Amino acid sequence: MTAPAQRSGEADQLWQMMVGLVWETRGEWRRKVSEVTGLPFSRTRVLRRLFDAPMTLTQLAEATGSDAPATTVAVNDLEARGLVERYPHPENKRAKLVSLTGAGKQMIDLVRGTVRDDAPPGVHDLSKTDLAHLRRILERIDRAAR
Amino acid sequence: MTAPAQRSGEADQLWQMMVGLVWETRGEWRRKVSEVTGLPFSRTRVLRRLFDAPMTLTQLAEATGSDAPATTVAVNDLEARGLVERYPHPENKRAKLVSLTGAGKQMIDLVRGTVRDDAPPGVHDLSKTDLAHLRRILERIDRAAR
DNA sequence: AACAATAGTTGTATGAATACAACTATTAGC
DNA sequence: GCTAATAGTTGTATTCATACAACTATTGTT
Repeated sequence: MTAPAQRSGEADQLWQMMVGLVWETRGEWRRKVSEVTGLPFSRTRVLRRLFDAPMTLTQLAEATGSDAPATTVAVNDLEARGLVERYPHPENKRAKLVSLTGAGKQMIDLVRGTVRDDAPPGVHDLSKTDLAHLRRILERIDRAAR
Repeated sequence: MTAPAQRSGEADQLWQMMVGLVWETRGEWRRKVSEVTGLPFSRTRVLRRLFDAPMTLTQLAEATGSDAPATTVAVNDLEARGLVERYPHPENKRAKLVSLTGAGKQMIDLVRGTVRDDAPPGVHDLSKTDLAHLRRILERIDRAAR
C-alpha cells in the first residue's frame, strides 16, 4: 500500500521510469566514456554542452549545474588539454566565451563513435515494431529537448 | 533513412539515445533524492536493488557494480540507519542475506512518492498512443532488467 | 587432513564532485 | 564619481566513490 503518489501525469511517471532504468546501468557507460577520453566524466559533460555553440563561463556553469569556480577549473583543465579555448566576449569585456577546438570536437565524435553502451537485455528483446516505436518516440523527445 | 542498422545495433543505438536524454537532466534529480533521503546517492541505489528481494552481499556488489568492500561499507551504513538488516544465509554460513527493513521500504516509497523529476517537454507532448507504447516498452525493459 | 576457492570484513589511498570564501576587473545605476 | 552587481579566478575544505591489500571464516575438493 504505497502512498497514492499524487497522480502526476502519465508523462512524468514514464519519465521517472526511464530515468530509473538508465541510472541502474549508468556505471559501466560512465566508466567507458572516461576511459576512452582520458577525462573525468564531468569534463566530458562540459564538452558536450559546448558542441552546439560557444558559451560564456556563466552560461556553462548554469548548463552543467555547477558553480562558477568549478567551471573555471574545468575549463582550465580542458584548455590545457587543447580541447577548448577561451576568447574575449565581443560585447562584454568581463565575460569570456569558451568554444571547442578541433580536437575537442573530435573528442566528442570519438565518444559518440566508440562508446557503445550495451543496451540491457530487455531492449534487445523488443520486437521490430517496438523498436520502431521507441525510436520515433525518443526522437520526438530529443528534438523537443533542444 | 540511415543504414538498416542491424537488429542488435538498433537496440544499442536507441539505448544510447535514452541514456543521453536522461543524462542531460540528471543532476537535479540526484540532488533531490539525496536531499529527501538524507543519504548519499549510492546508498539509495543499494536500497533500490533490495526492494524486490533480499540478496547476499556478493550479489549486491554485482548488482550495483561496486566491489565487495564498498558493499560492506554501504550495508554497514544502511544497517546503522535501520534501513536494512543482515541475517545468516540459511544454506551457506559464509554468506549473509541483506534485506530491507520496514523503514527501508518506506524510504523507497518516500522517494518514489515525492521526488518527481519533471519530464522534459517532449515527453508531455507525446500523444496518448505514444505514451501507451512507451509505458508498455519501458515495462518490458524493466522486467527483463531484473 | 591439506589446500584452494568463496564470502565477508577492515583499513587505506586516491581521484572526483561540490561548496564556499575571498579576491580582481568590468559594467550599470544613481 | 560612488556604489552595487556581474564575470571570472584562486584557493581551500568536505564528502563521495572507487580500488586495492590483507585478513578471518566457511566451504568444497582431493
